[in-house]
Amino acid sequence: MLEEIKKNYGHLFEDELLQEINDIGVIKHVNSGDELIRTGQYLSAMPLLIDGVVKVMREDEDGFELMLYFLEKGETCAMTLSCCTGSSVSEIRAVAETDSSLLMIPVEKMEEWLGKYKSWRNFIFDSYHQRLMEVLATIDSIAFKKMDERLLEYLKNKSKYYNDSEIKVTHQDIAFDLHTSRVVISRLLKRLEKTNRIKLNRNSIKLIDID
Amino acid sequence: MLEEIKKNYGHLFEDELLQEINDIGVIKHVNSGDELIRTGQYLSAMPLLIDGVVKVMREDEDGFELMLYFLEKGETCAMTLSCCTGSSVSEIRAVAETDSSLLMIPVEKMEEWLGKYKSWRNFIFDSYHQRLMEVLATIDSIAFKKMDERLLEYLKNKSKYYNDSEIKVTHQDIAFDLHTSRVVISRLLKRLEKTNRIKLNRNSIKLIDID
DNA sequence: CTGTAACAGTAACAAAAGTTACGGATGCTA
DNA sequence: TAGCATCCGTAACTTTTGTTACTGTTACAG
Repeated sequence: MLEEIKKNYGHLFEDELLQEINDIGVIKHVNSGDELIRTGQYLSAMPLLIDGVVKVMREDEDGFELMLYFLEKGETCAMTLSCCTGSSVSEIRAVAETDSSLLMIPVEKMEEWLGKYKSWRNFIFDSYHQRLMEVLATIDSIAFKKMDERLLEYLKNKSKYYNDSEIKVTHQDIAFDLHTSRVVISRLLKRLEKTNRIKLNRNSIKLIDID
Repeated sequence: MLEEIKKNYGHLFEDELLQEINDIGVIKHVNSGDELIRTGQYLSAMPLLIDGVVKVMREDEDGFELMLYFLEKGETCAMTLSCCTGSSVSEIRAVAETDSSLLMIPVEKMEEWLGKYKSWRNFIFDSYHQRLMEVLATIDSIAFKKMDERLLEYLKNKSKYYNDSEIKVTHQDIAFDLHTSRVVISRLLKRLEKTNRIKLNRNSIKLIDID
């Protein structure tokens, strides 16, 4: 039994299922920046995140992007799942935000386990629930909030996932994730610095007084 | 066996499940405008839509709204489901768009059937998938499109669900659904009329040349 | 028939966000 | 160390969206 499986999923699944996961899952290591899922791609396996952070994005026809949410260890991507079961193509793009380890589970097994293990069913439904909530939070952001609030939220979120008040990111990166322009982000960041909420440095932003 | 159940769900479920639905489900008739689900409400039953159209919305703290999607007969609300299973409160608001009939299924049964019937499981997963796709479409709208495009999309969608190129709606109604102001909608509608895409009348909009 | 409320058109202005352009700072490498 | 690419700050401007205010029209109730 792989130690990582037990550590991240041991409290969720019964031993028999853990054993199946261990026997069938294939570990995949990826580097920061690697593309895990392309928009439009057919998927034959769903990834369980063992370690690292994965960024999930929505793309429009022109290749413009909007970040939806991050995934952490112990989580899986409901989108993938949704596409797997429907045997349709992926509606999202996923990129490794940090070096990460994934456990790949073939679709057939994933479906088989839905009938066989209640704990698996609960896990999958929980995942759906969580992702739906994240997507709704994204909607709240873009529908009800202005760019300055969205930016603050983004910084807080990033800081949380990296567990560091110093965020290593360029203004252009943020602009891509929030689907706006670099100039707008620079402008708003400067305003935040002037009110002493953050400290700006080349390639990094230090959160000072965020809530 | 209720005729409506067989008509809308007969092709999806095996006879045994249909019988259970018939025995356990409670029919509920609601009028246009009735609130079916409040944001923050605890839910103990999930609704299967038998007839009519239901509008699903997202609310922010200040009571501002954004329309997410419509539900039709044969569909159910994944959000409700998500909240039921997680035993958390509703994150959305649902209002009857037209007079509608619902079949209410208690949560316990819904969960029991997940293990018992593959067709039910598939139905629930399909629902999730569909709602997720709708929510993503909403994100596309507000993230990548300008208000004039969103408005057109809204009109097309409404026309589709009512199966009528004449839409009975006030500018203020549209403004609420798209979370903007009446003046903005009036302005854009006027522009659409000037380019002969639509014809405006008091309380109604006739689609002329959409796509 | 009249008063009232809801609805729609429009102007004028304000705020937010997007765009273009340029210049300086930084750091890498040839 | 000279050249080059990336990053960031900022100004000036445009476009889009939001806001306020006022008007005329329509429908309906009394």
